[in-house]
Amino acid sequence: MGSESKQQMVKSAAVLFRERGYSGTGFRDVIEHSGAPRGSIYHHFPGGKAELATETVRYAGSYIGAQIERLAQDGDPAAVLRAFVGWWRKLLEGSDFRAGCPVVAVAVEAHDDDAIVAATGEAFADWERALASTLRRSGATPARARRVATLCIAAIEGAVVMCRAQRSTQPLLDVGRELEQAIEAAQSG
Amino acid sequence: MGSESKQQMVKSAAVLFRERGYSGTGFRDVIEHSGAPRGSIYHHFPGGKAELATETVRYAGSYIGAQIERLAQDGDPAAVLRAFVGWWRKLLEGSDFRAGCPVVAVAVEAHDDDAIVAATGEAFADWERALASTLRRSGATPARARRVATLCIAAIEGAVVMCRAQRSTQPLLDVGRELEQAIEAAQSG
DNA sequence: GTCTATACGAAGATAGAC
DNA sequence: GTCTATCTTCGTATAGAC
Repeated sequence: MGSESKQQMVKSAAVLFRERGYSGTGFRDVIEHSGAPRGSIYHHFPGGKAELATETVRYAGSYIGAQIERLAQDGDPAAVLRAFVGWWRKLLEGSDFRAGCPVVAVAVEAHDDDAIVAATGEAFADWERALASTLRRSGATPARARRVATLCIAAIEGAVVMCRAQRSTQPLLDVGRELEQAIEAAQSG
Repeated sequence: MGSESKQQMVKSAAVLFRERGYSGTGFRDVIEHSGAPRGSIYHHFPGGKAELATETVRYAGSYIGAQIERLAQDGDPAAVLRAFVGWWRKLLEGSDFRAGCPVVAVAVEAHDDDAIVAATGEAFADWERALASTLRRSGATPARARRVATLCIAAIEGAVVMCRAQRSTQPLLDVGRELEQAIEAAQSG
């Protein structure tokens, strides 16, 4: 991997992106937050801010994907869902509803950079795959497993945005409850 | 209400926000896109960019809310859902996956302005109320109607983000299909 | 790998004329 | 209501020394 300060910059960018978004976060902020040296920005990221964003999305994407896979190892889909919802709930409450998903933050702003867009798309696809495999293992047909996995990711991401807007975890909890029903239906039907 | 050019600035801001986000859109862009005169910015929006954002969210929120209510007048919840999904699909395809939801765009970036956050929260609440009322009318219990309405809004908004990221309408279509099942279940159970 | 210095444009915002 | 001019800060990015 890269050096220490490069990795630290990526981690800081993820934290800042999820609160202020991509355009709302400058190199200045990333340097201050990470404690990395100013002069090393374009040494580590010759492609500038777009490269930092791409790497940040990849980092956050595989980090969250790893959470899902870890949860999926010792639990049925409903348990994975509950744990995943709990993870987001903790982030929302712990940040006083200031932090959301860094991948979503970048995805809604990246309209003109193909590499960034591709990275966000792959992150979502990763999470979906991980969730779909647990659904298949518990009896859902492959096609249904994929659709319900997409529903879960989409609904939770959407709920996180709504929670920040309404400064409440209610949307996330409501969505989690209804998604459990959908998971149950997919297993038997 | 307000003058002609003010209204035009708000409309342009909505179009630009949904592609580039809040921080990614400058007054410069809004002026150019709307054709409004430069000198009238702070006449119409004494509160500056934050005030423009708040009014833009309110405008987009009530515009989309009106779409839902209009659809709800002559259809059951499933028909409303299908039409709503079709509306987003058209926007995504028509913009080559560059445009998303302006309310979401602002919601993920507004971390420090209470008025903006409140406006995004009210927009989501409006949409949810409109959808929940159709669910109640078709047999769902009030509590379930509210939860399923939240699920629909959250899942569709999340799916729109995923569609942009993957440059495909598949997530939206998959989510729409599964949401129909959830609506059906809420009507009978 | 990291530094300083700096270029250059764009950002939001204000003042005062018309 | 709209104009121009201007202020200040900040943005990304580069050059060249160490």
